[in-house]
Amino acid sequence: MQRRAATGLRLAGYALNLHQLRFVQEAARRNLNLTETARALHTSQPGVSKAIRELEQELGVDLFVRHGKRLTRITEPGRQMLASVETILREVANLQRIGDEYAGRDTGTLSIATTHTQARYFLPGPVAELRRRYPQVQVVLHQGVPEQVASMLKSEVADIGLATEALAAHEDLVTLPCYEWQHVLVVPRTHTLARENRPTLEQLAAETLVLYHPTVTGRTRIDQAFARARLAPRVALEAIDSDVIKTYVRLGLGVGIVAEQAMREEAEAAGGSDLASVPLGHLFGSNVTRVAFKRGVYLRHFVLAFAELLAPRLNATLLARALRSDAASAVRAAGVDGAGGARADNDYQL
Amino acid sequence: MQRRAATGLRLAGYALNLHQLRFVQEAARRNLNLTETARALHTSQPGVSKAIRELEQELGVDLFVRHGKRLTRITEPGRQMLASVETILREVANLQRIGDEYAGRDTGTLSIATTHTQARYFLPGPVAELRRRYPQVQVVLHQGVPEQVASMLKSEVADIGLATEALAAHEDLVTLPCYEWQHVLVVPRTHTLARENRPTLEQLAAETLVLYHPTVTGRTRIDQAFARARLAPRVALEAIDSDVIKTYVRLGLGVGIVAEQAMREEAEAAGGSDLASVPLGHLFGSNVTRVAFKRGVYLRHFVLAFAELLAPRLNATLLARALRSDAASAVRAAGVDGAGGARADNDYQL
DNA sequence: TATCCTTACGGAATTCGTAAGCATG
DNA sequence: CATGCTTACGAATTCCGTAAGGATA
Repeated sequence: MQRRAATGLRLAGYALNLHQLRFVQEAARRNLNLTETARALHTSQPGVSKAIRELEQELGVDLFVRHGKRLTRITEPGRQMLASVETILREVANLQRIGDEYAGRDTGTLSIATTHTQARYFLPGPVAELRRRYPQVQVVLHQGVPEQVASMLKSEVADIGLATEALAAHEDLVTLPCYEWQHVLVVPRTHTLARENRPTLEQLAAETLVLYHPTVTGRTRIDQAFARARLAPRVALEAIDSDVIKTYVRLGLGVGIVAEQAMREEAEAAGGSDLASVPLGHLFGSNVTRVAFKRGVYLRHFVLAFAELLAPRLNATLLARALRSDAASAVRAAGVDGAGGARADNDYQL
Repeated sequence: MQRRAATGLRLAGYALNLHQLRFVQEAARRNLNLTETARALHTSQPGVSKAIRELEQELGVDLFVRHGKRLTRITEPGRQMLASVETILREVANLQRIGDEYAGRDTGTLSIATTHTQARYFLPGPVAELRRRYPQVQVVLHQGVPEQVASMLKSEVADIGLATEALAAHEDLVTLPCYEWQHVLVVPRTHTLARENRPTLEQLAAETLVLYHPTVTGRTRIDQAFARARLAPRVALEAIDSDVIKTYVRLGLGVGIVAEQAMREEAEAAGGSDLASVPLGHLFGSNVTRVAFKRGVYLRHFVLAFAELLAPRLNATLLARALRSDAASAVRAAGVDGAGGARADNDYQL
């Protein structure tokens, strides 16, 4: 910095560098623990500490409040600056993505974050088709509960997310409807309910049920429906995935309720299956599975192509329109007009 | 780069640095002339050249097309990347602004870009009031035609712009209505038209006119009105500013047409003035002067305060809402869906 | 006492300017 | 041949790791 001052350079405040910003971002994400931050970024802890202090000096304000030698919280300017930092680093990542897009035409990695049901029943077709069209693209599947899907999108671990819940609640994600489904009852083919067209909640409550675990998409709607009818069904077992539920239904533990996608295999099985399914949309309503992206990230063409495979309506033009706006200024604006007021539309209807 | 590769660092592609981006941006703005770019940024030309090449290597694609040793045009990836670069540098500037905002409370510079009429007749009040409230804030006034106002906003030379035309046509500016005005006829008090309430185009065409120069706001509307009526008035003189027009009207060169703001002094003069003015809104319609900001820039509180002085309706909450969205992704999106399609709303009605 | 941030220090790599080389119009 | 980009080179400076210091819970 000595020399620059001497030669009179220092292009309008660019003693700033991207490493400093990366450190600040990571520190914010990791509860202001610089040791952990340094480990995560494969660098030395003193380096992180120094870089942040220099950045603060450069900007003229502290980003973090320090209690002695410990960082305790983010200052108000720090909070506002973090929004800019997120934008900067996101756009830097976009530069790389655009570079990759034009450099190695059809090579790269498609990283998908999704829930079990989607991964098991919905995605196999689209993924296979993508692999056929873009043999050079490596597909990585990250499985988790909807909140994890959201957070993988936010940290740019995943390019595209697919889930039925939680996604629309995030400011910095853009979500679009993908397909609609309902729950179905799963019973052994010989069960009396197998011939029932529109079973009632009372009929179901008379059985022992095999349900999804409460963390799984749609379980809450089932609970609510029973609660509204003042029914308290017996639950034999709660499972994370549909295959487990089906297995226990086969064993006679009770009747199951799963997403309809999970029964499509049985429905299409040549010669029929040992399990029958009965739609339950009239009891539990219908669900919409949504595709989500992080707002502002550049989508390579194979990501767009994949979205279109998920739902033909999700073409490049529509996505471009949906992804247009930016959340960084919204976050800053929230401070100006009193916290809650600024809420950008992040759910696009078709 | 050797060493980083050796120690295994290179935090996920951040060999990138902000100087490279600044160089690229400036080169794009200066017709790909690196010599000029280097001069503008107070650095050496070989440095710029090298930095850009390194950036291209880093990103894996060329940003510029070279004919031998000369840069001729921007490549498609280059065009898309420039949008990201603009965003990055804008947010870096915002970091500085936020720092200034919190560091030196009420000090700083308010840079206003505007046209003559605004600077001369409308701004003196608000500027004086701002100086009274924020004595530490230095006010800089940049005068130009509307297109220059727009370009000063874009290059962040000015924080706020004020003009009656051209601003709304720019993607990356946000404009809001400030006040409405009409043209007025200026005649010596003794002139017969001084007692006319609603002069007609024919009456005006019978006189010799003293008008604004065609580059000045509103002149086109006057020409169009006469053209529609198939009248070709005689024009004695075309001037850039209202004071000149008034002067020549006093000299008896003809009758003048100016913006109503320019006659307010005369209307309020104690003991009357030697000039009379007659509203011409019924002939030339009304005009709306607009305030504009560059989309996405952080506005310091005294900028917001100044906007509110220009029009009380332009309060911080409204501005925060208007400034929320971002154009960078829109520019990129334009490529995806075929150039013209993506047009973000940049004019906000109250 | 264990965790965690800051300061100190030194070697290595990068940065950036000057000077020379060479292609275009 | 004038303009303008690139390559070459070397000295100053920044960078970044290790090691030691000091504060908190």
